[in-house]
Amino acid sequence: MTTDTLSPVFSALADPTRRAILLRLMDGDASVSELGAPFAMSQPAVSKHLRVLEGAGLISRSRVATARYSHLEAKPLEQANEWMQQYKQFWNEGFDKLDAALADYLKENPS
Amino acid sequence: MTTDTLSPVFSALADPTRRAILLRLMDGDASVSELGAPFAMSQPAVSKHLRVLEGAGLISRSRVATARYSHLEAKPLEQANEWMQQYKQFWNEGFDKLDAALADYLKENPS
DNA sequence: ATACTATAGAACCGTTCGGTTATGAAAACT
DNA sequence: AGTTTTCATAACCGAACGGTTCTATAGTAT
Repeated sequence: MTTDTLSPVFSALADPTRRAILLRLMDGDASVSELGAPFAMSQPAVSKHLRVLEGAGLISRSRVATARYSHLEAKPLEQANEWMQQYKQFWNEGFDKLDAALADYLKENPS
Repeated sequence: MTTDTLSPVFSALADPTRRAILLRLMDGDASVSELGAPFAMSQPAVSKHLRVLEGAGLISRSRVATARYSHLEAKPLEQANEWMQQYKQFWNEGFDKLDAALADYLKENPS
């Protein structure tokens, strides 16, 4: 069993609200109410999103008085990033084709 | 309106079968039955996965005789990658902390 | 024309998702 | 001690997901 760790990460990233929360956390740790403020949704909905992010390892949480602070954890993002880097060659391919076209052009039209 | 294009991409990547299909497509275009062969699932299930990938722009499709060939399209992967690059600084942070800890250690234990 | 091959589409099913409202718990304030 | 603030949990709901089976379609081959 390979205990798929990437799926929950991509799944968490699939929601725009959660992506926005992660971006917000780049500016520093924040409480549930702070994180939820920009969104037109109930507090439990925000809590649910945070639980998903925590489940994917994308955030860790700690208590400060009554508040629960979320902290960005970037390792899963790094793993997901590494997975995608496999395709780097493919999104350079476009440029390669352009280069080839340019080479052909120069061959027929010597400068 | 921002017409969220990242969500369908991450959503498509959240399934291990679909990620495997994308990896397979790095070796070249392939028919539905070829793509489905490694998996213990019905043909319509594979077709569904391909539709999801196509909907996210991750593959394009063409007909050759009765077969339908899938072709890897890396631009959405690149976009998703770009989104994640925002966090690059964060997954270097760990090393920074390690470096700091090492510096502290060396200060107290001069070599 | 007939039959076969490769794939898509429709209908269905149980589970998960993203949201809601209502309620409970823990720490802080007075 | 009682109230307020901050958050979590539970129960519910409709929609989407990942799979199935059964059927239809479009080319190929005979």
